[in-house]
Amino acid sequence: RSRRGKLVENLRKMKHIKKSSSSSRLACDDDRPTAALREMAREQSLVTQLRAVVLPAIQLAGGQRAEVVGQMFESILDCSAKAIAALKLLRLDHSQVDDAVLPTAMVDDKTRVRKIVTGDGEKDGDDNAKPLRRQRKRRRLADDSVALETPVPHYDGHQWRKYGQKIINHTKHPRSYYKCTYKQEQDCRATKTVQQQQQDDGVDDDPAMYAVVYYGQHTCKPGQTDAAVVETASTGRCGEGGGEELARSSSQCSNISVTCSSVVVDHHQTTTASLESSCNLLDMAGDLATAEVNQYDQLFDVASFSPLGLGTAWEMDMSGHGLQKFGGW
DNA sequence: AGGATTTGACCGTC
DNA sequence: GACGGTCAAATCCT
Repeated sequence: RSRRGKLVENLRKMKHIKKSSSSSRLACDDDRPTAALREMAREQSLVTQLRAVVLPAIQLAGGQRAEVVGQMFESILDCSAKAIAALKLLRLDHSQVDDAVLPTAMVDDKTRVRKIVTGDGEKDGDDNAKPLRRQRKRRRLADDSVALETPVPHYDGHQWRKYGQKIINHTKHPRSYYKCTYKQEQDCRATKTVQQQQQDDGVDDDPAMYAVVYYGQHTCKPGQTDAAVVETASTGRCGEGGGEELARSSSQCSNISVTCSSVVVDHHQTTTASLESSCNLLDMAGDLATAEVNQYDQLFDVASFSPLGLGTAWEMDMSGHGLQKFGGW
């Protein structure tokens, strides 16, 4: 049937992610530091995706384990970041780097002075001047940023708040700017940018990949952010780009996030219980992930999308019975 | 109503 | 002057 075909097609896309992410350009690349950087970026992407799978599950299990595991992931990523910084020093020709994968690294100026000008402050003697705003300094080149490529830019174990979006020259997709949700409460300086990668082969069916660049270290407590991630995921907020637009543009479609056995569905409140039963099965199948639910008359299609590229298609009726798996990759 | 996102303006760097 | 990172008012969403 056509709806099944559509769902299976989505799953194929996820399979493609897995394939493409495992391809290596190392063998045919003469610039070894650059090739090594690409591999390191890929490693960072995989670790980040693994964290997105593991942390929510451990968080629900309770105890101190989640915090320990979270710190271990942080340490692994920190090691990678340092290795990348060292490799960048080895690289002679900076222009050969694929900016889409390893964008120019920048960091906040350490000497940055946030000059907050109040109404009583400096006004340069011009009473008619527009209200003065904080001075902002552009980031300078530095090596403590971490760049990676991922199909799931939002499942990284931290909670972010978007504060801007910008069209970047010669790129198809805008760049989004995020800061840590706990910037105000805990003065966490971590920020990140997310930009959808350009599809260079002209194939629209390829899954969207995103270049994510992290700046600065989180100074907020990991346990608090991890808990927030689980909470965020369970509210059904979906990711950037296509998924988000899909959820807003179609009342027939709900985007849900699965964190172990908990799930909230935006548009089908009455069927939440039955969908929970399906999600339990998804967990048993090892597909802890985001899921997409489509309603067709008296049936639901549920497609789970694992951050690691695993996909499973399910079908169930309105009562939650007759759950059947009919596809997967 | 309150929090999150959008978007035009601002501003530092190149 | 172009570019891009950030701010903050307006708007959207729940």
